[in-house]
Amino acid sequence: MPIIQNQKIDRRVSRTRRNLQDALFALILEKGYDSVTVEEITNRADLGRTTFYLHYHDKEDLLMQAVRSLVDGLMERLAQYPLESLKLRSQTATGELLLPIISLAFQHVEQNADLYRVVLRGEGTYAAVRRVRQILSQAIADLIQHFVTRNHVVLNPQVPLDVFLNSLAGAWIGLITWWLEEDLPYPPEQMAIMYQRMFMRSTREVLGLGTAPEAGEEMG
Amino acid sequence: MPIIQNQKIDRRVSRTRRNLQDALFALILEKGYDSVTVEEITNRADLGRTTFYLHYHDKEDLLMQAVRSLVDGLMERLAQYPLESLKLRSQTATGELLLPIISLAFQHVEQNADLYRVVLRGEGTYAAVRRVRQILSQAIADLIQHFVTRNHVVLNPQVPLDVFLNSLAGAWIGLITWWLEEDLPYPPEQMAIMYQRMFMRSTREVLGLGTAPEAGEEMG
DNA sequence: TTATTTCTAAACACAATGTTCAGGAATTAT
DNA sequence: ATAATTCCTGAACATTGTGTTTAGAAATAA
Repeated sequence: MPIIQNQKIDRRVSRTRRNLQDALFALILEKGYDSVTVEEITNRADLGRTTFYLHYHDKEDLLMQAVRSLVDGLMERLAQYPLESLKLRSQTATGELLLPIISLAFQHVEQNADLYRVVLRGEGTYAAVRRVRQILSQAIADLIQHFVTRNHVVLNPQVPLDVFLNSLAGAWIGLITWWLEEDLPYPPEQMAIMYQRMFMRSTREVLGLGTAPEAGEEMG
Repeated sequence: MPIIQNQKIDRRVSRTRRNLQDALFALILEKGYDSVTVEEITNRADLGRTTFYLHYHDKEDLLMQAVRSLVDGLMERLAQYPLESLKLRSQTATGELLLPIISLAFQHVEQNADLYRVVLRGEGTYAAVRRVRQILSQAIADLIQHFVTRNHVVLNPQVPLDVFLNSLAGAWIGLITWWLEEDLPYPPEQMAIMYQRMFMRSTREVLGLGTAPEAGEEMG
């Protein structure tokens, strides 16, 4: 069912939901997901406990709705990158391959820092982290696919693509986890550059992009 | 207090603890940490519910004791690698730098697959994953440190070392997560080789090890 | 064997969950 | 503004899980 946001939502409803959500995040970051009770959430949000159950079935329900919108936001963010711009040729192009999309991802993290903190702590549900990793892997895979078909490059992967994508996504997650724990000491653009600096050569090598038929050059 | 395992442990005790632990892991993997109750654990372990509280204070207490011994095991495993063997010189040495220690880590994962599955799902506590990442980062840092001092090499990192270590550890975690989810499709040694193949050049580059004073060669 | 330790079931107080209901309050529609 | 609608509220309730205490049965160690 394609739910379109036609009906105006009652002010009270959106207010209530937002307050509950904020209260939950704050409490999770304060004392951990498990020990947060529904009553604490509603107290913090200045609402009756009954009201909670009017909107959500669970503590987890509330969290999952927030996570879902986060994840949707990340996907949209990554999807909005114009893949057509990847007409560049092998070497330099491969170096630049990851930068823009990674940059978008880091920006998204900065804009939703608290929620990412909660998700990456695995609070509530493992499904969330897993989903984030999947999304990033998929986005990178799409990017590579587009690049390959557009430039008629031959892929000669040194390790299974799955292995590489999951490692790369894992590296990203490890990096943003550190970044969030250190309270964002660098701007997202610089984080993206560092990520690129660390892994661009790996990417090029592991994918075997050095052996493009037309370019015909060896690496180095 | 230096607890030495002098006193023999009553058979019933070790049996009980092992059964409770196994029951918890099985149940977590079946239905997720949160929804597992103490009664379910003791039923599965064929023990009275009271017995549980004779040994552990909590569901979390039980899990944490298991995690602690896992983590200790990993540390021991990594520490037992003879760092003195790192007398090799720059290029080739850097390439081989990570392989043995990473191989040990993959073997440890294989031998404790179920527990790693539980930990990496972030079930129960985020502290565990965090701890694993820290341990790996530290182990790699130690390794690099030893290598640098022993070979009088100059380090010229292209990104902050923290950033690099956390990314590398994240990549490893992403990789073993995939590996466990896919039910260990490759042997640990091969996983280590793939890891090395993906990241050895990054490591060398990012650390700036190409510019060793004695060797004096450029990369490539 | 005897002495010790461990397991057990039953009972208990307590905390949190999730639901129902009637009426009061805020918001929207007319 | 007034009416109609929707939402919030507190109180009460059954239910489930927690963590503790007891006295006695059972396994293990000496």
